[in-house]
Amino acid sequence: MPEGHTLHRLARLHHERYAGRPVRVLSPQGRFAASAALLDGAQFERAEAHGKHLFHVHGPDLVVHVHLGLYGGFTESEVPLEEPRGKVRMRLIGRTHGTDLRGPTRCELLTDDEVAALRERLGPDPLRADADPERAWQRISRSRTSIAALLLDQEVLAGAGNVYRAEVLFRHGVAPRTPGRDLGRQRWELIWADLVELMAHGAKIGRIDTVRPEHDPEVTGRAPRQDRHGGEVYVYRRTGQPCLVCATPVQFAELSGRNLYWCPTCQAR
DNA sequence: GCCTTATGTTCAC
DNA sequence: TGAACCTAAGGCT
Repeated sequence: MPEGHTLHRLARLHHERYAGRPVRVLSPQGRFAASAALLDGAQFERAEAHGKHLFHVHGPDLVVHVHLGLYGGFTESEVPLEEPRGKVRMRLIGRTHGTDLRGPTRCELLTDDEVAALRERLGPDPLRADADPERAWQRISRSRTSIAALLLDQEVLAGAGNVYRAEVLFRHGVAPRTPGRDLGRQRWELIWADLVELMAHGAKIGRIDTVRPEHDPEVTGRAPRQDRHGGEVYVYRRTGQPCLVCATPVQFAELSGRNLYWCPTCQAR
């Protein structure tokens, strides 16, 4: 679940639930207990996301930074809440709803300076209005590293994960191992614009859908399919299955420890 | 029920 | 490059 669109969706939800009112902050598991005690009962000012990082601003130098990692997650329910199930790192309780956080890679209290330093290291986020895609292009256009690896580098581009990487490269017919410096500025601008649109759509509907209407299996007559991540995709996790456009079997390889999927025919460039 | 896997990152070697 | 982090779902028996 946790690519950038998920975190932006959570930021919106948490903002709607808690912003502008006092909130209870607990750590039933204990690992966040000391920080939770400092926040408990104070105002929740706002929530925002940058890439895959989520920030709960409770006040000056009182910012909870959450990174879900591979399998962290939030669950929500209405008050009154039941006893925590499993290891709940952080529990927020507002007027109408409560939110539990389990299994995050990071859940920590940061000062404003620490947040600024962290965000300084992140590349532009397609889901943020203040993003500057030129900054990413400066890195990409000077790099011999593959565009596939660069798209996952959060210092180059913040928020894209393995699904968006595979899908956006497919949609633009780009071979994953193309060096960044060979991508071309125009193609980069198209990829960025596409990420802005795809990820905004993902944040809105809560899943990753990347297949254009004309390639929808329902329309083309191919058997309908849905990956277990819940959306409709061209190549992600479709190893060996026919490409939705040209029927070539989808290829798989491991690249820097991450799973990579592509169509060797559609992505020959 | 047990095993594998995962949309991620950091750290040790 | 590999392990660790530590959760849930899916596939298998």
